[in-house]
Amino acid sequence: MEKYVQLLKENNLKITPQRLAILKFLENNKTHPTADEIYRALKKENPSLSKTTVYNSLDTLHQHRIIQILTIFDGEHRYDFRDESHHHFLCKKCGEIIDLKIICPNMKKIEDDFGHHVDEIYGYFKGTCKKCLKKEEKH
Amino acid sequence: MEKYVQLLKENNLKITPQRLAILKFLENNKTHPTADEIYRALKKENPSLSKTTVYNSLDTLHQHRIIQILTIFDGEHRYDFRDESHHHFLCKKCGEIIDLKIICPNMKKIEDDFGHHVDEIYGYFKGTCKKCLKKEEKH
DNA sequence: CTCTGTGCAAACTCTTTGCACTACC
DNA sequence: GGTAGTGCAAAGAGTTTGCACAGAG
Repeated sequence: MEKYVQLLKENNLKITPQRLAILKFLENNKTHPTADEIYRALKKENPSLSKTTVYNSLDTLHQHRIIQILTIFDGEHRYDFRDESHHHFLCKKCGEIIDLKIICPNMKKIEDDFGHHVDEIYGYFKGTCKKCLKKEEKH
Repeated sequence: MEKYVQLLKENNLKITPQRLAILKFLENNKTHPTADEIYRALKKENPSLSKTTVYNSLDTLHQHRIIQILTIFDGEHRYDFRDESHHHFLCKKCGEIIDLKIICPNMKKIEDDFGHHVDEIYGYFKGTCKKCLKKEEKH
């Protein structure tokens, strides 16, 4: 918990129970939850929590580059700790989002080659996951 | 125009004026337009066009892997001809989406390394574009 | 004490759905 | 003629906004 306090302090953000709960939840649930999933989970422990606060906090944390907002799914955002060392695979059959441990290409290269300053990279891969492929073989 | 007729035929899709207009528009406007931008532009030539048809058509074309749906922007989709030879850079200052001519990593490698079947790849880079960087230097 | 953050309700935007009509093949 | 496609209106989902109150520093 001290870790999250530190993280907020470093970014000159006020330490609130709501923000700490969101950070803790994201760390313990690396399933790329939606804002609503986070809201429903945390509402159990803190019934007065509002969805606005969840959105506000996630937005603030993203602006301070603490978390990533994934737009791999149409229509809803998914959230993840910021971590440039992996990309995301969406299985169009079962809907699961799987981390792909690859780093390619890197920001530096884009900056050198194109002259743009890059501060966020998202790699989205879509298709059919290993598990679903196996299921299909059986038929 | 014959080209688009061919494209639709290959995919067993009916050839309708609406679909031809959308394909033509996407080919001539490589600015990654939104559904609404496409709708407003084509409405001028065909006032009876409905937004539903634009959405339906774009969805059908995407399902037949003719076009890409970009979710680089939160909240709205952007459309582009399918072309795996480039990724996209979003300038958070001016909002422009710029093509990055890079191919990395490829689908085959993901399939070999992870066992998932990949049929779509999206690479999104966000930051400040070359032009906006130059503007900032002047201050 | 001040200003950032929270929470409620309402608004908003983009997209999807249901259904009848149209027109491709 | 039959089915895929179109168009309208309405619903739906997720997110944002305005504003008053609360609480962290």
